[in-house]
Amino acid sequence: MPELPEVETVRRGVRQRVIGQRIANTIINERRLRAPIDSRFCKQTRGRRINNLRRRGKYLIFDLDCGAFIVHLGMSGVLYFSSSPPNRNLHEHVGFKIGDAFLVYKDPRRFGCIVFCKSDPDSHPMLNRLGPEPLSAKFNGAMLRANLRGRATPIKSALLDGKVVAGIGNIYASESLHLAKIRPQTPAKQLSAARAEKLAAAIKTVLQNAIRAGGSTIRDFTNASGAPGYFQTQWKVYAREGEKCCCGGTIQKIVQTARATYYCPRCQR
DNA sequence: ATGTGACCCTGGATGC
DNA sequence: TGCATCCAGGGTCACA
Repeated sequence: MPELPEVETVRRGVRQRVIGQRIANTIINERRLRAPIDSRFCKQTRGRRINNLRRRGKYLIFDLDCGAFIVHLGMSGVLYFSSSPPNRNLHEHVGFKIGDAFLVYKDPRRFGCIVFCKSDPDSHPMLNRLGPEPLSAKFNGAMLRANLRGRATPIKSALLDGKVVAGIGNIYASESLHLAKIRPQTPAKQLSAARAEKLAAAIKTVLQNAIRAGGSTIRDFTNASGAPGYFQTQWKVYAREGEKCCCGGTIQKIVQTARATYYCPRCQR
């Protein structure tokens, strides 16, 4: 499941094959996602032209010539092209017929969602409270620190809150804190201006490197062409409990708000 | 308002 | 081999 780099990898792979194309048909095998797909969704998307494919945090936004729809990949979602219609036995819940191929939405755990918006998807409740895009120019230490103000929760937990910064998930939260040499238990509001600046820069670096590697492939994440990502080979701490950190320390695993956190107690202070 | 845990669901890994 | 248990990239909700 995809965090920002995986969603961006999907977007880049799908984008050139959908922009300017029409959805000849929309096939739904399974409506029961995080929220059920609306019964009008086929009709709302059939025959529509895709004008743009954008990303906001972990959400993909398909702008149509009439309306738009938002796709979230949840924990296990993927979007890829297939020559065959979606197969319900493979958890391929939705297929968009585009040209001779099908853009298929597959999500075994069904934690994702697909929502049609008549107008302005950015004002949809799923998107309108999201914090800044971490790769945007305006995201910096000052903005991060402002969004952490008054929050006693550990910095790691705060980074998973999309209102603080959009698109950071469990892997990249641990990796960013490691690069910034910040201990994940640090109360968010205690981050100094200098450390907030360091963390904002680390977040950008980690996400950009992950996108460059095509994201991280844990189980079955692939890009739109079916190729895996390779960033998991660059993880410094995530899923490396007991291994040596590059500083010589030993990587530890702790649990914070029911999610695993990996860090090095020697270089992260 | 903020923080925490439960929950939604399936499949893969692990251990007995 | 078979079964039970645990764990997983996310987001929302109820409750303290």
